[in-house]
Amino acid sequence: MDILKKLNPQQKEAVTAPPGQVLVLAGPGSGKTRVLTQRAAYLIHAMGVLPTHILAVTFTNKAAREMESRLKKLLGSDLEGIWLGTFHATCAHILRREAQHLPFDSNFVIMDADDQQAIVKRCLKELNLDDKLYPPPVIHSIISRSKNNLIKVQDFIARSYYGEVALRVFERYEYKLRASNALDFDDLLLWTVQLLSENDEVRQRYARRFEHVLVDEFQDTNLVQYELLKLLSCHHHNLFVVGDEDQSIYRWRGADSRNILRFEKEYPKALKLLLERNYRSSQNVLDTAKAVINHNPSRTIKNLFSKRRHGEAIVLYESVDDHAEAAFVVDSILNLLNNGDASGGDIAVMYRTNAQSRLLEEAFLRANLPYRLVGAQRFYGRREVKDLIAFLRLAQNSYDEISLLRVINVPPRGIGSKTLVALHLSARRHKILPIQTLLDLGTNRDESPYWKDFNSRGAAILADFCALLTNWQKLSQSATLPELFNRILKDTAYREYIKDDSEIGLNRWENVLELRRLAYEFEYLGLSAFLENVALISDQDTLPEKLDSPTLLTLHAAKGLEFKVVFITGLDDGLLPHRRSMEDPEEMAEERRLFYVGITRTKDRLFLVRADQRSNFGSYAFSIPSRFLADIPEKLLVRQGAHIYRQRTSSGYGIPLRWQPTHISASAQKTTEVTPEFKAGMRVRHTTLGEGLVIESRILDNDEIVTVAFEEKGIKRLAASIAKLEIIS
DNA sequence: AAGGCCCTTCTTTTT
DNA sequence: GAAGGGCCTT
Repeated sequence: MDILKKLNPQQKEAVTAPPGQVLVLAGPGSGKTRVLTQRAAYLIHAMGVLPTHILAVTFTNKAAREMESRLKKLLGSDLEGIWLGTFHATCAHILRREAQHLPFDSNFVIMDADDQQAIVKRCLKELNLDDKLYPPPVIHSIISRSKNNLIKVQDFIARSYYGEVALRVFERYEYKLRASNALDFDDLLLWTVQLLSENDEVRQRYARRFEHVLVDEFQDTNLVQYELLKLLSCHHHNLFVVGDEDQSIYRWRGADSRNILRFEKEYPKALKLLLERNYRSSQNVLDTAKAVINHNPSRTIKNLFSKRRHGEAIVLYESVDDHAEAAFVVDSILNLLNNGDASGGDIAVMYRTNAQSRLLEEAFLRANLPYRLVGAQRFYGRREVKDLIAFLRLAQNSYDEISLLRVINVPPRGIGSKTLVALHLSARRHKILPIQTLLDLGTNRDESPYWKDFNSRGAAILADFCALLTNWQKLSQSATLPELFNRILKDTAYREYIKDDSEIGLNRWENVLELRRLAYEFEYLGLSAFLENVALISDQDTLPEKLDSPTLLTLHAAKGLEFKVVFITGLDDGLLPHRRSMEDPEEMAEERRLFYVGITRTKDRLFLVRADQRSNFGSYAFSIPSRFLADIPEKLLVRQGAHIYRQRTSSGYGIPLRWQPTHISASAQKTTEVTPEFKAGMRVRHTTLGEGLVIESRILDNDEIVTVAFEEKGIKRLAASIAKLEIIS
């Protein structure tokens, strides 16, 4: 096999490892995906393993797609039949096939994060619990954590009063899922594990089938996933996992990088291999990364090395505020592009929180520079998209209570809180589900025993809505997905509902059309495949492909990617590390790994950027440099921006002493000297930009910065001392 | 019943 | 500084 020739000795050893358990600890840029795909290719081509006997699991759809396309290149159609997908998709697949062994129907719906939250909220309400005292996200995380740790509701032990409350919600939550014929993300894994451990026949069938199980990003597995892998590989014992504990950044979601230790302990004969040669980064980048990560205790020390040159120094830019930070990023990118040092697609701008993208986007727009934004647009979170998905879900599964509640009055059809309360009361009185009441009203109209529980207007409207629903259900059996989709749009007059003349309405309608386009793509796969796809696809997966523009993304979303030029912004204490990680050393270590992941995405040039003040809450607040910056050896850095004169102290971890108090008072004094001349709402004239409306004005560094919406030229930010603005009114 | 307005409230990361 | 909730008016 000539493909093996391109591998280094460590990689080759991994790819051609003998059967059994194999643990590959792969540093960033060491060819992890390559090893995984070559391993699959090697098994198929050299070892004669049938593709149908291989299972490859990843965490993200992106990773699965990447692996699939690489394998296609290597194997072409010899790939047919391989099981390749995310943990969640693989489990959903198994559960649908084995639904006859389970307490739900094979056309179950999958509740996404929003739905899960909505269910918790609904449970709290029905239990008369105050959601201020018991915030839905907190309660949900208790439920989710429990499931991730293989603790089902009947095994949940409340250790406090709060736990008691959580348990009551948990019970109701589970009841609702069952009644709705629905599973949440965690259920997909948990039910699969339960099925495989309790049903010998099913377990044997899958375990025999999967001669080889390959796993990506093993450090991100949680206990349920670990158990799942164990069960699926329990016959052939060929479990090949690849991971890097230094890149474990999903602890908050239940990931437990100790699974690596667990693996070594449970399979003492497992082959353990290290991939330490980095093919991606310059030596300077690598040294920076190592300096940062070496502060984390209890990790397998890897000796990453590169045969590349030192390359350019790391730029550390400290700006006066977050606007200047964004401006620096955009200016630098323009320079890189103009000098031909990089093309747009080579560049990434990373940040800790999605909220940070806003200022960056504005700066890109002002510079007329196209960009692509990963995540955050939340296409599937849009109201109109969720509405239509809810209609479709109801067409497939009328027991989906959450979807029913969502759209029962969309577009407004006169079903308000009164009618809804009546519906729930009626259902409760007759000990049936609200949807059953509704269905009966729809079928029997005023013959229905429940009819008299409503005022006649309410009952008639409910029955009419139900008639629509039943119609769609019939259509979902007989018609194609696009036909059903169009019918729903027509029946609900959805277009008229959202499409006013505003830009927002137009935008909403475009989203609907986008979803419809997707429905056409699924014409032959059908409604349930469509719904599963939209539930399990993340917003991170919906990025515009192959546009040669800089990418804006969170550090989390950056994992697995690489770029020639990387900007990591917001390197301030409180942001990175995030303030919510300050208490817990484990969380602090994870913040550090996050920074490490960002650094190691870089091939050539790394820019670390921060700002002295940023708008945290709508108001401005001073910020101090990230404590992680103090760990980078000075010789690797070139300092730029406002504070090149600052003295570094050799103060250790966690004590940010580099702040110059004189600087605060100086700028604070200065700002009081200038009084704003412009106010929001004023009309102003500029010699070249024309007339416009003042949106905002504020004092910054002894000058007044005015934001003006010009009629011709759009929104600009101008310094009053330079721009010579004339006030018209 | 519905829509508008003002109030608060919090902001991490996502399959 | 946005989004959701509550209260008001129509």
